[in-house]
Amino acid sequence: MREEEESSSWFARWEEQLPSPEELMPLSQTLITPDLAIAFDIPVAAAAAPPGANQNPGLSLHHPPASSRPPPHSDPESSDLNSASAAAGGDEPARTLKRPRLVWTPQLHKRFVDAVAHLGIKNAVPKTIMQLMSVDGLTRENVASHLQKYRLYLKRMQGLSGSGGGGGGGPISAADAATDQLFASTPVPHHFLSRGSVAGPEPFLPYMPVAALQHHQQITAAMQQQQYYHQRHLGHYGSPAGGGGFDHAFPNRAVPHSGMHQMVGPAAPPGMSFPPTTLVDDLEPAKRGGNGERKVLTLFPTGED
DNA sequence: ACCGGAATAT
DNA sequence: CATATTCCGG
Repeated sequence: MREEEESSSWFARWEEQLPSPEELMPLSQTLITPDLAIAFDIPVAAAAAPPGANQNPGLSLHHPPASSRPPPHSDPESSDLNSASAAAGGDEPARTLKRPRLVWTPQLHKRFVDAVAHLGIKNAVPKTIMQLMSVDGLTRENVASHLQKYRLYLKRMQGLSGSGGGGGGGPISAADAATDQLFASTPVPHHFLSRGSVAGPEPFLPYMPVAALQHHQQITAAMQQQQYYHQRHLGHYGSPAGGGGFDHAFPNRAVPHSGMHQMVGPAAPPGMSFPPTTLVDDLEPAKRGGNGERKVLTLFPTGED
């Protein structure tokens, strides 16, 4: 039989149609474990994937210099220590490495809110949310912490809703105001407030796993002591309509020169493209002088995002 | 074991 | 000073 011949050709063709590594890149990006990347200090968002590629920096991790776990009591493994430098050795640090500070970006928070909305306040437990978010690197603690804040925010909002007179006695801490702007970026899906209504079958799109690491520039010690970024709460926040409109100010150091000859994909064919992933918004703490306006990249929920 | 809240560190 | 991480309690 000539089956052999046929097989041969078929086989050869198959080989010719080998997909380019770049094509799989966007999808396999999640294969990289965040811990590993962090441990190795690999600029995944800078070197591994070119800016042209669709990154999904929905997750930002702050990279502190070191030291963040001063054991109050004696260390069991006291032994000799200081193996901090051991990490650089090349052993398997992905096991006892401390995770960098996680920065909740509006996008990430958005995903968080979406998950909560889909699950319902009742089932909105850290674990479930975390699993639903599918954000690689996100831990239950992270979500729990944020969830807690989110709840307080909702409660706070509900509490002062309708009470116009107020004024005095409003124990609104500055912290609340700050968190407000963060949560304010995300339009509450449904009335989380109000009664506990079980979230109906919301069309929850399958979130594609996101594992992005973005290390922010090292912060100066002085900055730490003073204030990270975040100007004092503005006396009054105006509507975005006034002047601004859209501001695409992206002071990011990304966007290398045009010397990039590595565009992703074979020209992105129309019709079928990878998830917008977008969220390319880098939550860069743009230092605004006294008059700054919070970015308003929160378009309307066109039903997806 | 997990969630929920408060305390601490950065 | 604000935020995220961490610890404790139910």
